[in-house]
Amino acid sequence: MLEFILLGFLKCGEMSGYQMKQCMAESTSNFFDASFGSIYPTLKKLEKGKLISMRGVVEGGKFKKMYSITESGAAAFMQWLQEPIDFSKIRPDHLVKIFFFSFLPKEKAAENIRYFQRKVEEVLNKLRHQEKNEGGNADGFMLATLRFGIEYYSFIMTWCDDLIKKIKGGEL
Amino acid sequence: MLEFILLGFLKCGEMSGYQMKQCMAESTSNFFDASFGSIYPTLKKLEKGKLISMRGVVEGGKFKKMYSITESGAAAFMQWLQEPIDFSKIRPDHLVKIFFFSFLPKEKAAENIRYFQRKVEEVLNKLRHQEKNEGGNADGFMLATLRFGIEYYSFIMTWCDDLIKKIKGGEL
DNA sequence: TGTTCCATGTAAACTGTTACATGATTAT
DNA sequence: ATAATCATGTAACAGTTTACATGGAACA
Repeated sequence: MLEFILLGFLKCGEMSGYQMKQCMAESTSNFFDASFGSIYPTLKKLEKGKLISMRGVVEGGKFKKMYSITESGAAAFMQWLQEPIDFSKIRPDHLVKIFFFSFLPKEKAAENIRYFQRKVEEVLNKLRHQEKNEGGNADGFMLATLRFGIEYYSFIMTWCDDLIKKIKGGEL
Repeated sequence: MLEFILLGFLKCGEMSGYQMKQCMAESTSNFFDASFGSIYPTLKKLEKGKLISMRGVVEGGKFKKMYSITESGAAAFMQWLQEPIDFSKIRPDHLVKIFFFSFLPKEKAAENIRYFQRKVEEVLNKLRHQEKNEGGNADGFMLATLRFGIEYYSFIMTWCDDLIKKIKGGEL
């Protein structure tokens, strides 16, 4: 996941590892964050795999490693981006791909969000069924966490609806 | 985290590792799940630490390890439960503690949920500020993920409000 | 007789954080 | 002077999943 976020950042231009960390703090940190302890090794791995390239720069006496995305790196990123959005019950992982969806054709973006919605709806229906068939095993707090799930997934559904509307309406 | 969930399950009575996995699938799996590969080693660790005790049982030709919570295990669980609910931006970790909040005095439960709300509000305000001071660096999809965060945290706030109302109203 | 469920366990791999180490520049 | 920020990196640890291995019971 981290590797693709770093590739995505580099799609906007040359950047150092330090800058990527700052970039994440300002944008993706609500749903995905990483420490230097994972960023730097990941950059080395990406460089070894020729998905990014590095040039050393001295700027204001400070040494920097400026990274750029290569052609195969861009291809790998786009391949990842256009694949179905996977749904996680315990993390808003879907936001990672959607964050970069301006790189995707509108049609494909809308299509993938719709397909994602189907997965969410499946889980939502299971939870609703669970709420109905609750035979008194769960206490009030347990039921409240179940309600949390139902309302959270419902929120995701409407958020996706709005997003698709905006895409179709040419707002995005 | 997993160790406390297992302790929490055992507060309701004797159970095998396999049963705990099933229990999780039916209750906490929306916000926390674990595989056998982490459940069994964790149970061994808890047994070694004398927080749980085991007795071997043969039932219908099948061998089972039935675990019970010890006094020090119950104490450790209650200590963990009454501590402030920690807030994670990337996972609904708060639900884990709240799931077991019927073990806490009503006053304490409400107090901890309120304190949790203050943390959520802090992050919410930061996001709102971020949305205001958005200088055009972000495109429509990036802004949509920001909005997701704002609306998600707002939802958590109202969910907590409802929960506190129910506690005060004697519904829980 | 094969498949599914019950039941436990381990090893390898993956992903990530924390804490440390280095060293320069800039602001107080 | 000294603290903060810029900038990179590594080692130890923690938590977890996946894949495998074992074996009995129930069912079709």
